[in-house]
Amino acid sequence: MRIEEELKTKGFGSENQKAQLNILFTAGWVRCGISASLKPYGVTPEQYNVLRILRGSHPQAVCLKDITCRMVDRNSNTSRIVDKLADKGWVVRQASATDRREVQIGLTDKGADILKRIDKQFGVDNMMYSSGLTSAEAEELNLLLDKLRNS
Amino acid sequence: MRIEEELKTKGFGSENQKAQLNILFTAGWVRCGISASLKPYGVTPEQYNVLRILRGSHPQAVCLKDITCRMVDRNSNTSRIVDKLADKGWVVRQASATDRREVQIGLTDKGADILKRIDKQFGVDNMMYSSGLTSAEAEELNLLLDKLRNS
DNA sequence: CGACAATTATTGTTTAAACATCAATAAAAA
DNA sequence: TTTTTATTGATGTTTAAACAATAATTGTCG
Repeated sequence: MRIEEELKTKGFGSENQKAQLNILFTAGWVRCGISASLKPYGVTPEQYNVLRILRGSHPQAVCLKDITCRMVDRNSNTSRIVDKLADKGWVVRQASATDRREVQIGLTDKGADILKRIDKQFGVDNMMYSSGLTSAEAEELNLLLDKLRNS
Repeated sequence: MRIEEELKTKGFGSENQKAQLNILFTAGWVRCGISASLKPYGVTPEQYNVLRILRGSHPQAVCLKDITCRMVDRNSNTSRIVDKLADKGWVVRQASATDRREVQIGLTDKGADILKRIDKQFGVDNMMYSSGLTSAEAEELNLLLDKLRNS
């Protein structure tokens, strides 16, 4: 369905305004799908985001502020998200050797496991990473979104 | 900044995965800007969405379920958002003549006023509805987002 | 060095989202 | 008609977001 059908509106002020609502609506749609996919694992999208960041530099631990600035949703309270992950034994906190203000967060084997299980389900033709777009179209979409933000 | 710089990541699994994160990230960016713009008026993005829907069919009132299905964020609890708007005197609830389950929501003069004041600030070259995209680019973006959802 | 500002992580608090449930009404079926 | 099912909106509860404040540490600069 096109965005005007989804929102049942007759017209937008401009293509740019339409695009803005379309981004918000599509993001909600994407997020809803991701959330549902992760639910069986007891993982929220933000938690998944943190786990993936940690895997990205595994076995090197990452300090909290670096996690925050790599997250998709920067408004997240990373401290409390890490709390949840630590409760489940997926990550560990460890003091930083160079700066005692910092807390390094490391992925545990158990954390790597849950990631592997999730990715196994969604690796190839999943709804989480594929879409109706060709690779070229996705690339074009990325260019447009990047340009939109740089204004 | 391109999305890979924003998220400080070296690579994505695919252009589609990158696009997915880009949509989520850009939506957060857009939403943050809208939220900040609305803050001086004491209006949240969801409240603004409802007010605009009501203006769209003003002076015809709209029942709650119709508001919900026209909202950008369908997970919103429309009942409580309308509560807030009614508290401020921007909308009124009235019983439906045809179906006693329904509650019709109508925009008040005061509600129309606040909308007019907001739009006055953001009407022409505001950050809320303009972007670095040309109209043609925004149109292309809309096509891609619509296509992405229809898969 | 020493005062002061900046950074980093955590914690509180208020508000809203997420999710389920409920009551009233309408529509459909028996 | 009577019973059942579906719809609509409101409410309760749990969880997370939003925003501010705090404590510990480090950096800066006179």
